[in-house]
Amino acid sequence: MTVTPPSTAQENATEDWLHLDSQICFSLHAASRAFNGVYRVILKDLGLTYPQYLVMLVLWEQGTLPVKKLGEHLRLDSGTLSPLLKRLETAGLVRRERSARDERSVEVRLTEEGVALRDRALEVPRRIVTATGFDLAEIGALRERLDQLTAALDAAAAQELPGNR
Amino acid sequence: MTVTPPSTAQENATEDWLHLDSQICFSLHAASRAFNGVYRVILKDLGLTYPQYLVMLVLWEQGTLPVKKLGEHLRLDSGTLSPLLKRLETAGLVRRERSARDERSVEVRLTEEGVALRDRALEVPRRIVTATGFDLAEIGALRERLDQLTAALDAAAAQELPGNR
DNA sequence: CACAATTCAATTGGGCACAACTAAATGGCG
DNA sequence: CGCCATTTAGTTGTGCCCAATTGAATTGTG
Repeated sequence: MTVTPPSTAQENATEDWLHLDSQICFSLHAASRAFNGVYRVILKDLGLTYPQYLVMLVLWEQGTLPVKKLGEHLRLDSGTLSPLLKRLETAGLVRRERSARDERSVEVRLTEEGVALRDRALEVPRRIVTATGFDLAEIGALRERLDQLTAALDAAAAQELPGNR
Repeated sequence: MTVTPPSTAQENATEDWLHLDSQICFSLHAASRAFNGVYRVILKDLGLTYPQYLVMLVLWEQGTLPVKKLGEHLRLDSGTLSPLLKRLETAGLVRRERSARDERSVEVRLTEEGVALRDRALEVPRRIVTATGFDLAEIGALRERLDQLTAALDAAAAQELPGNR
């Protein structure tokens, strides 16, 4: 295999951690992509990608929003949203208009077509939940767990970056 | 808000599902990117991205492998792996050589530098586990959950695609 | 042996994520 | 008022993910 120095108990513990780490990061990476894959299949009928669907969910729920607010809901910046929104506009689902009050801001508004798409999207969640094979309680518990994880990771990243150690 | 027909009990249930769905997909998407962010910070010292780190983990554990096998371990295809491996080769961490036995196959082998990098990578898992704020048992449980989810989602995607319904 | 089907890696093209930068508008402060 | 820091979108560049295609090598079958 690979070259390793003769092991002490301490070093073995480190190796074990490496194993466990590899499992959790593989698992999360794989789960994320598996989810993405199922959404891809189900959303193909609607002509949406997964991230585009997330944007539409926010707009269906919140109505017209500036790009900034949209980014806060989704934790995405303009580098991701600008081209994505341009594609949604080309598809005729949203319009983008400079705010009159603040010329820096761009309001994203659903078109009639965009609003209408919601009806066809209503069946998506049922199909997704079915695909997971989990019941609602299990999904809720997992969601809670993931949110905890995200909060902890965000906090850690914030700490790691400035001090870099 | 958005235009919706007057609600029946059935329709309200559908709306509730839409909500729940939005929560689970947001959560997973966010967790995946949060993890990515922490790895990005921690791996910067090693000059690796998160997917490159996953590739190195497999090579450290399995030794020399053809691209095909690497892809099976990581569930990635050549479209993703070919350019990624080219970058690892440019970085001097791996070599790619056509197999003598089967000229179609390309063997990916760690260089001495690639092997040596493992020592510096040993501290990564500890820092990641710390960043999650979870203990080992919790991480194990979550990993198991995510693997269940991935298996179910893969099965569902396989079913959805052929019949497309 | 010859030919068709399969396997494997690479490439192309579309889309997402993020860092770094630009440019315009706004707001605060001397 | 005039200037500067901040805010907001957009652009550019790098890397990843996947679908579809290409091309070479191999395998199976008549």
